[in-house]
Amino acid sequence: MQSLIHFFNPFQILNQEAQNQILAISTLQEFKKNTILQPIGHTCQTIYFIQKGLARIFYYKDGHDITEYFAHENQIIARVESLFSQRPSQKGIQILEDSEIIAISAARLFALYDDYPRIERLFRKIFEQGYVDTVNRLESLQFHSAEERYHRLVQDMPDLLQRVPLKHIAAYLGITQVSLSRIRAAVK
Amino acid sequence: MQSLIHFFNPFQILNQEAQNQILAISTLQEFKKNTILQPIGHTCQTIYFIQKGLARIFYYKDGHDITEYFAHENQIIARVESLFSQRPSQKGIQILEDSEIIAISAARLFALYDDYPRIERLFRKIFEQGYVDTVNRLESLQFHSAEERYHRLVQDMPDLLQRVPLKHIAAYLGITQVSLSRIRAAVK
DNA sequence: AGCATCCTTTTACATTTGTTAAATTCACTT
DNA sequence: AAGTGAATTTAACAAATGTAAAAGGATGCT
Repeated sequence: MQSLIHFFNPFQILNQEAQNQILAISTLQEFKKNTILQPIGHTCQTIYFIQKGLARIFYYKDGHDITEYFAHENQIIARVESLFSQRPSQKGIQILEDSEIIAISAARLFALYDDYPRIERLFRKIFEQGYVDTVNRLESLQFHSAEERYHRLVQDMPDLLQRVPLKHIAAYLGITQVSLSRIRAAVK
Repeated sequence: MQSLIHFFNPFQILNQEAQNQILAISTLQEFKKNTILQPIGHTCQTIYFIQKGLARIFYYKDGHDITEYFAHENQIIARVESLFSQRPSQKGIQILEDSEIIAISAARLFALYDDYPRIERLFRKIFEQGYVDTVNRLESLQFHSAEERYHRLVQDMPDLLQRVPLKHIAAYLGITQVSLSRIRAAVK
């Protein structure tokens, strides 16, 4: 699970003991495509790190399947609104490709915070980065056109287009599949 | 500046010494309506707590003035994408009413984190809450109609309508002023 | 009070996006 | 290879939102 430590390093260097403590509450698991990693309605008790593969956070709005977030290799995925409040989430996590995932127990992680301030700091910084990414995404949805958002996504995550059904991409961009098709047709 | 301590309590109780340390790096200031508290292009070095009054985070997109965020009494306001990265922000903060504001030095606060883990924890929790609020707002922009977003805003911050020009409300909702006018006319 | 400025609404028209349904393409299984 | 179902595109029309300009209202200043 060295990939996880590599992911940590730019945020916060941990000594060996702190590293071991985190590894002790983490397990590497494999999941098949389309597995529901966390169902809608459950409270988030696990933070996931994607070593290999792809996953998404999704929910239902008026019967439509909405993708709120994609995460790929070397990214964290968690439903923060449930993780931080420990209340049930209206969102779920689905695996989109056969994946290798490191699962970190949230309860045991939070318990480590008292004895290992560096671990608390590490995750503070990780989630600060997530916060910043979300603010930037908010700005994108607030004042970029659907076409701008699409082109920006192509730049930021070019491989996503090959790996994910377009219906999920459309929902992520906040538009319909038909609208996305039109945007793609206009470019050719 | 007791209002600040009251704001902290639900997140994390601090002992007297930690409270004093924060108060020592905080100053209460008054600002007139329309003051630019932090200009566009500057790096965030201060976290603001609004004791009384109203402020917004704004930026310019294609010459249009966009409001990204409103904050009123007993709320924190800061451009987190600059605060956490210490890079210049393309956003500014403007005072919208004559206000009393407690300014907390970010550099001195971060310096306190090493000696006072409870202070680090306090602000970790404060910003986790901000993160959650932003995720919820993202969801709102991604899949609620402009009309739904307007009605939700009226519910969540009813006094905002009386206190802020509608042009700022419209920009905050991600629509034009004309479009907001239409939505308001339809309800009557 | 009068003037100037800003804010808000309204109108007319253009553009974008949504909706529904059908047609086409693609992937997978047998 | 054929068949099934999912994914994607296309078409036609409806609805929502944007743009630009004009008209009213409100507010503040002198």
